[in-house]
Amino acid sequence: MNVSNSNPAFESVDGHACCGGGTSKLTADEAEQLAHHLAAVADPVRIQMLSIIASSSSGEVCACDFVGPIDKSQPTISHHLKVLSEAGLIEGDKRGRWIWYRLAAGRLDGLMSSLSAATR
Amino acid sequence: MNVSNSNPAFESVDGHACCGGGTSKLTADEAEQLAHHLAAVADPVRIQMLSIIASSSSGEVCACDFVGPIDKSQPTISHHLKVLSEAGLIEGDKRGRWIWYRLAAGRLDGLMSSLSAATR
DNA sequence: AGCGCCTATCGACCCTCATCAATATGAATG
DNA sequence: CATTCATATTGATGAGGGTCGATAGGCGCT
Repeated sequence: MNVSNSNPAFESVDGHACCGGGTSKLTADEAEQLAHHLAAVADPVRIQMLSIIASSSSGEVCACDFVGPIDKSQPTISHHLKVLSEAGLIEGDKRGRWIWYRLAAGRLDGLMSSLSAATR
Repeated sequence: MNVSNSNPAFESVDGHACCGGGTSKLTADEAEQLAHHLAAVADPVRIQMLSIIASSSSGEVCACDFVGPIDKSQPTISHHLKVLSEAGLIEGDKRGRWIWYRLAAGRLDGLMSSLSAATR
């Protein structure tokens, strides 16, 4: 057990050893924004979607290509594509009858950078 | 609109231009795991918690230090600390009456690495 | 022993969200 | 123009999770 190394800098005059200054580098609004974007990724179906797009040789994937590997109904697939799209993580091109999706360049990395900056 | 540049490599014999091979680098279970860990971070309160711990000079923060900056009740704070703890993102030391929390080294970076590996 | 403080657990409520069946939209094809 | 196919939207349902008040457990202090 590591009960040693208590920091004497936290000792206050009345002997109260904590509850001094808990300060975040994020406002509540910024935390909300970050959480909202992260929530777009924090779903097993949507992670699989990102992975499928990323592992495509052309970098693009037709919407119908998700229906096979992912065991969900077509409306559900469509719903998750919309969530990812509105979060700015993917972009879709309508070409004829089909819609081709690709990863939005740097969006995922930018999200991770924001998280990294907030916890450093 | 960019309706040009359609990839002829996707053209199949019967004229069907897609729905060929959507393959993920992740199994459904792996995606579930990743999503579960990401969900632990995808909450405004928990992001603020991580930020507060990270911005502490000693790297440790007493549990009661969250109650002030975060406008939530004590049971709610306790609940979120448990979620972060069970996700392995933070670790707590009970010292006397207080519990000191610190970031679990490399856990957040490891999570982002996993996400990065899945989408590359 | 008794009291006060910090933290965790319990129970309940409410709201968000993932899911699907049914239907609509929109584009190509005959 | 009717049909067929790909995708989106709608509406309903059920599960999960964030929130809080009340309460319990632990630890130090007198």
